Amino acid sequence: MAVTIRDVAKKANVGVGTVSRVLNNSSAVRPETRAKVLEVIEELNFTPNVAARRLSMGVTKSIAVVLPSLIYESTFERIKGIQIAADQTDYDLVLYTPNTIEKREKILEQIVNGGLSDGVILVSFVPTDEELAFIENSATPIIFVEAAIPDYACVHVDNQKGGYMAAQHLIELGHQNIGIMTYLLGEEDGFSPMRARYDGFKAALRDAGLAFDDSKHRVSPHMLHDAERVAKEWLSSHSRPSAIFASSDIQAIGVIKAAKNMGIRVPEDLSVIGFDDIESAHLMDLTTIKQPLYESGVQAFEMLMTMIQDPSLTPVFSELPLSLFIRNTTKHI
Amino acid sequence: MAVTIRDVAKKANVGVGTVSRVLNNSSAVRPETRAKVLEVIEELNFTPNVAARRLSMGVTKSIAVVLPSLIYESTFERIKGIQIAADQTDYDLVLYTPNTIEKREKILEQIVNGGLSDGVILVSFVPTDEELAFIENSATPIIFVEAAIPDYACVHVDNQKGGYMAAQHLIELGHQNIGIMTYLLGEEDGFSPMRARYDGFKAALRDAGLAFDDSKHRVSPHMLHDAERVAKEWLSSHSRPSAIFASSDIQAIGVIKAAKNMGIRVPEDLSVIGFDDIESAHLMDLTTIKQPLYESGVQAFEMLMTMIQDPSLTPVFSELPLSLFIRNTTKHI
DNA sequence: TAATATGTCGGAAACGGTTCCAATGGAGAT
DNA sequence: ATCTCCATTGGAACCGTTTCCGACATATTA
Repeated sequence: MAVTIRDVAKKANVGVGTVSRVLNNSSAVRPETRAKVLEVIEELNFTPNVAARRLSMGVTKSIAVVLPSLIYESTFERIKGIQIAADQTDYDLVLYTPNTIEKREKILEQIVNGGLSDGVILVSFVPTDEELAFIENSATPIIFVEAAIPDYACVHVDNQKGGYMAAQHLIELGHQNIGIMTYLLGEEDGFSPMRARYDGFKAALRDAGLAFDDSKHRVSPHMLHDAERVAKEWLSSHSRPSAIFASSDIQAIGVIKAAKNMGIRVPEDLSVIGFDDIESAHLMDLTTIKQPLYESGVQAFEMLMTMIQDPSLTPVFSELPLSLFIRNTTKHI
Repeated sequence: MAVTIRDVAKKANVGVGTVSRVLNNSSAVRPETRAKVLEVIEELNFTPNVAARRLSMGVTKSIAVVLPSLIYESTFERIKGIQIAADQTDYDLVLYTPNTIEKREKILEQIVNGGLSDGVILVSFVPTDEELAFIENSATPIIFVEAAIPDYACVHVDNQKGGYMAAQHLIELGHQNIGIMTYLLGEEDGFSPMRARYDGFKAALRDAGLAFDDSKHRVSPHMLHDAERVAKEWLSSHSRPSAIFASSDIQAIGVIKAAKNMGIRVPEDLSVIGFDDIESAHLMDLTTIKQPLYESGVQAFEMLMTMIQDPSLTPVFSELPLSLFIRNTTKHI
């Protein structure tokens, strides 16, 4: 039904090989022949079939981007970076958000054995031991973003240090009663950024000789409304902290919203520091630990390209810098 | 090199047809045969090749999403909707941001003739006449989001009405000196949302008997810094407006930032209304005209699915509702 | 003039699936 | 015992490219 390379060949009185050669403007084709073929292609409105080309070449010219979900602004900023970097190349981006065990398994299979894409960027994807074993001898290059997996290419950040920096900033401002809000902490997984930030935070308090116990820790999803709700309850307690480190900017903004609604002034009555430096942090004048989200996407994509070009390279472990951005939500006590 | 269906067939002592049947758990295969094949598949770690399957089935199970760029938060909210809807299906999402004429042409060709995907969502894509003619007899279903293209399936919004609503709100608050900030207006293109909003805005002023001239119109990209810069210059003029309609929330936020920096209070000294209702609008307490961005994505995807299932359907023209969200950046004069 | 090199080109084979058609064997009917 | 029928299966053909190999014509060299 669709017009194929054979139709073109027939009409142009050449062989299919020749058509293919002008298509890939490779090899030597006589200028007149090329012109004639091009003419027929134009006339027949021929476009090479993508799937056939991929099968025959064993290359997809596409990169799979596996994400936890699209609902987080931070994830989005990473994608932006990935997209911008991809734009410089002829690779397509295919998005996956495997939100069930089955989908995780399926996508991993297709990546490793199914020739789904020429490379994979796993964002905030913490593999189980089983998954890790499965991935182990994948023929297609894989890179982790926001995860530090030994022996794999990773673009990440020292989250523990980030937690430490955040706490340190609050301590330097004279705060003694400091709280922390995180998402659920995986008990024993060493890869989770949340846990690392939490650990760093605690270490800073310890180093400063400040007391800390679970009463100063609250858990909330990285969603505005949840954080706001949790903060509302928290801030109404008598022993409420004078400063809060939220493990993501969205949580921090939720805390600020709750505070404002309760007549608690930020930063006069309550200091709040976030983590990530998403664009909203900028809009809201939020003090935060900036991690280079956008750059992480760019770098991951570029590293992946070099891995595709030379699969024999040993995987690079890239640590991006964190920095404290003091804006308008933290203040000396 | 990779293990194929033939390897499996040989090892399981069956024909390739049988393996394929097991894979697609179709037709009747004797339970014992199925078990044996499944066992060998497991043993050999076989995963069907994606490209081969696509070629032979003539179906890609993927949807192309064509976007102007990823830098706009509003676009992102649409993608979120698309992604969530896609999650309910077994279709993959492939992202394209053709930022040059050549890339536009190439992607359109691959869509129409190349079997790139089973369906296409064109977001904020205003086709030229030439492109329209090319698309005309595309075999693969196409849907436009944020564009009203006659005879095509579209998910859109009455931007003119939106502009009217915004102006009307400001007029009702007693403002007489009302300014507007838009992005570049295409002179004669009837599809551009920007122009429609501008036209609606002017119509409302006219209907209210209010004067308007180009001195009350400023142009800026939909970027925070640009809008802020333009607003700074604008607001320092003596005849500065008492209210501003910005054609996107990001522009509105830029205006607010500039005002705050200049000591102009919002909304006391200056009312600002935006358009879109992106999440930042919520965070910033911005009065705005909400368009259902997320829903537009969901709806577009779902409409596309029905088009794929039955290509004979006449294209649906879906107009989503606009609504005024009064928050904290507009005030009676 | 004969032998060899070079530039083009045609077309078969391969990529790895799916699908259709013919073949086989056993159950049931007569 | 013979004939149908049906469930199950094997395998060839096909999807639309690319690529490799051999063929041919012409140019070059001895």
